[in-house]
Amino acid sequence: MKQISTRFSIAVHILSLIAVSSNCTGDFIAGSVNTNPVVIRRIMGMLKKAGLLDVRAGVGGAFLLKSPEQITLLDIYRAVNVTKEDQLFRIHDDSNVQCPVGRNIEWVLQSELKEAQSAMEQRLAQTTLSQLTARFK
Amino acid sequence: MKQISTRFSIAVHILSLIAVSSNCTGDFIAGSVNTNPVVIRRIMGMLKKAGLLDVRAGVGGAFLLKSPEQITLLDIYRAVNVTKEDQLFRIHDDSNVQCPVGRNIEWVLQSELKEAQSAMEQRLAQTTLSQLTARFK
DNA sequence: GTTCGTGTAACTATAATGGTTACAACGGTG
DNA sequence: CACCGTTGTAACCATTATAGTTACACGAAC
Repeated sequence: MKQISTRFSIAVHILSLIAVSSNCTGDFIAGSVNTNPVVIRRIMGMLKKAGLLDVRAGVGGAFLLKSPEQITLLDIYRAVNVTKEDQLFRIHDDSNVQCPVGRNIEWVLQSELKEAQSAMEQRLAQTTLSQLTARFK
Repeated sequence: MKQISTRFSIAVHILSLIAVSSNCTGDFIAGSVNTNPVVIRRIMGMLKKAGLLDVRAGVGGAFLLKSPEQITLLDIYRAVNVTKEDQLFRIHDDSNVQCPVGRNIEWVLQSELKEAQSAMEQRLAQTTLSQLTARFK
């Protein structure tokens, strides 16, 4: 990865729209995001699986399952599966155990990078959907 | 990106080896990392361009240009170019400006995600190479 | 039963990753 | 000077992720 997928930013966009006006259809959201409706439906499927929203079958239109105050950017980030196994950093895992560095690098980095990842995630957890929608006036 | 490239963790491995024993050759490092020497040379080229190490041409062997106390994980992270234009998060950038959400989402997310990225980077900046090598006993 | 919206499958083009072979250039050593 | 190990790149490849597209079955209201 050069960058974290736009699935995350689009997911925030989707939830913001629904928070502002309930019962948006996927096609309407696709118009605001300016992309293909299938892309929106796929992401909405992930948000649905994460328990953040639900969709009225047949008739269409989505609504939040939690209030915007209770949805954080971290919830959304986790929902759209932008990192593999929740590990932001990939660490090479076949080092030569004969070497003192090779023998220890993996777990040393594992613990160190977990801290950095956690710092980011905790910052995401501080921002709620309602804080964002307040800025869309 | 599903994950940040192993270039970063391999770069830390490389610099750790050089910090422990100066004048490592690329091939020796490749043996410790357990990968192809060209992969190592490519990453060493980036570290060289970033001013972290230099290599004795012809004879071979690398040495640090800064002391391990002065090299942070953030320096290494930046050196290996694992994110595009130093933006960890990619944000969809073609939203419909007719929509109040679409009109504002980009810069609102830009500023918010910059904070999260920064939180991670500042955590990386707190760890030095010397702190890591101390754990390779 | 028509119609609009949803949920998926399948396919595509593009890009990043990580490994590989090949080879020119460099600089001590014999 | 010739040799030889090392470095620096170029070129190529398989694999994976992304993001878009078409197609179509299904649901529910009208």
